[in-house]
Amino acid sequence: MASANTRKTGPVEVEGQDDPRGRILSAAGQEFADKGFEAATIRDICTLAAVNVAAVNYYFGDKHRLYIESVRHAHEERSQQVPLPQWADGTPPVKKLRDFVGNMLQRMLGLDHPPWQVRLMLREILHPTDACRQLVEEYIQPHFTVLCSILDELTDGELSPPELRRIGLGIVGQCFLYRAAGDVVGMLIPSDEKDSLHSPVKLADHITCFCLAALGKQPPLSVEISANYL
Amino acid sequence: MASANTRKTGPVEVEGQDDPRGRILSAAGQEFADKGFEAATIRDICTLAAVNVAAVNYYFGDKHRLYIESVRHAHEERSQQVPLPQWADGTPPVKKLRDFVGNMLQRMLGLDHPPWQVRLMLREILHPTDACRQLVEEYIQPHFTVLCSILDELTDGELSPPELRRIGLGIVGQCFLYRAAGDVVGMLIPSDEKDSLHSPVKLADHITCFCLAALGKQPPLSVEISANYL
DNA sequence: AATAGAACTAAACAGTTGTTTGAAACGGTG
DNA sequence: CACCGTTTCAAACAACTGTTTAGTTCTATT
Repeated sequence: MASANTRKTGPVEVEGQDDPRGRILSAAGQEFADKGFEAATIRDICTLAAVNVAAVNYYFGDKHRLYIESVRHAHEERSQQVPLPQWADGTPPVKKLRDFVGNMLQRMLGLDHPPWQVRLMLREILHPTDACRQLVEEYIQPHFTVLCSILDELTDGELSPPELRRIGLGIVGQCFLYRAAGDVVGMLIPSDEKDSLHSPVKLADHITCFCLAALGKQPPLSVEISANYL
Repeated sequence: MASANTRKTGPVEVEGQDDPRGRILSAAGQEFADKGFEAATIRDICTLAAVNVAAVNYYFGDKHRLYIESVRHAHEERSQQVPLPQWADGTPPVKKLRDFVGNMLQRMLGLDHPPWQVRLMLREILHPTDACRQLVEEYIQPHFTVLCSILDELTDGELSPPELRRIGLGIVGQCFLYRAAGDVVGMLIPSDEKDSLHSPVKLADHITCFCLAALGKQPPLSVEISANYL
C-alpha cells in the first residue's frame, strides 16, 4: 500500500527527461491550459505523457491535486523563463517603467504564441480555484508591488499608495486585455494594424507613453490646444 | 418525426412564464455562465428549467446548438437592459466619454454582482467558440465604434483611426480587468480600498480623468514639475 | 541469490454524460 | 367522438468519466 504521493526528492533524477512525474506534470499543464479542468481527461493527459492511466493517482492522488500541482509548476517555470528585470542604482524610473511594461507584455503574450504556463495561469485568474491564492501570493502580488514602487519613484511620492495601485491596475489592465481577449481584439481591428501597432514592443511603448503623459512626465498624446486647462 | 427545432414564433405565447423553450434558454444561460460549456450538464439545466431531459434535444437539437442560442439570448437581453446613452447634439465630448465609461462599467460590473448574461458573454470572449463572431458583430463592435468616435471628437480629428483604436482598447482594457479578473484584483488591494476607490462610479471617474490627462485635456495626475519636458 | 519495496500495467469498477426511444398525454379540428 | 400532429415523459442507450484493484516487472539492499 505504499505510495509516492509525497513530493519526490529522489537522489539522482532531478527532473530528468524520463521522469514520469515530471512528464505528467507537463502534459497535465498543457491539457488543463487548453481545455480547462473539467474537459481535460486523465486519459488524454496520460496518453500525452506516455504513462499508464493509474500513474496520475499513483503520483498525485487524484485529478484535483494534480491540477493544483500543475498550476504551481506553471508559475514556477514561468518565473525563471521571464524573470523580472534588474536595474542598476540610479536607473531613471521612466526607463524602469518602460522595461517593466515590456517585460510584462513579453511574459503575458510571449514571443510567438503564449506557452501553456501562461494560458493555465490565465484560467486560474479568470475562474479561481484553490490554486489561486498561491498563484497570487507567489507570482502576481510580487510583480504588482514592483510596478507600484516604480510608479511611486516616478511621481516622487506625490501620490498615495491607493492612487498608485489604481494607476498600476490601469497599466496591467491594458496589457491584460490583449492576453485574455486577444481573439476579440483581433476582430476589432484590421489584421495588418494588429501586426504593426499592437505587437508587444509597440504596445509597450504606447502604454508607457500613455501613462507618462497622464502623469505629466511627457507631452500629451494630442498636442493641439493642450494648454486649454490652464 | 416532427420536431420543434426551428425558432418558435408562436402566435400567442411571446415568451411567457410557462414557455418551456424560454425557460430552458434562461436556465441554460445561468448554468453555462457559472460552469462553462463542458461542466454544465443537460440534466442540471433541465432540472432548473423544470422540464424533462429530452426537452433540450426536442427544442434545440443538441447541447451545442443550445449553447449558441444561449449566447445570442444573453447579449440580446443585455443590450436592452443597459442601452447605450443617447446624447443631445452639442454635448461636449468630455461628458460623452465620462458617460460612456460609466455605462460600460455598469454593463460589465452590474449594480450588484453581474448577471448571468454578462458572465456568459465573458466566457465567450475568453474562450471563443462558434458563438463569438455573432457576439462581436452585434454587440461588441458597435459599442467599440461609439467609443472611438467619441475619442475622435475629443481630439478634434488630430489622431489617426488606428491611434484612436489603440487608445480605445486601453480604456476598455482598464475596465475589462475588473470584470474578468475581479477576484485577483480583490486580492491585490485592501478590501476597504476596493469599496472606496474601485467602485464602478469612482472607477469611471478615474479612468476618464486618466485618459483626459494623457490626451492633454486635463492637468496631469501628478502635478509636481510637470513642465520638465518643456 | 533472495527478498522487500517501489514502479508500472492491464483490466475492471461504479457513476455520469449526451442522446434516443417508444409510448403516453395534450389540444384543437373534422 | 375520433382523428392527428404536437408536446411531454420515464426509461434506456452507448460512450466516457475518475478511480481502484490485483498482478507484474524492476531495482537495490542484504
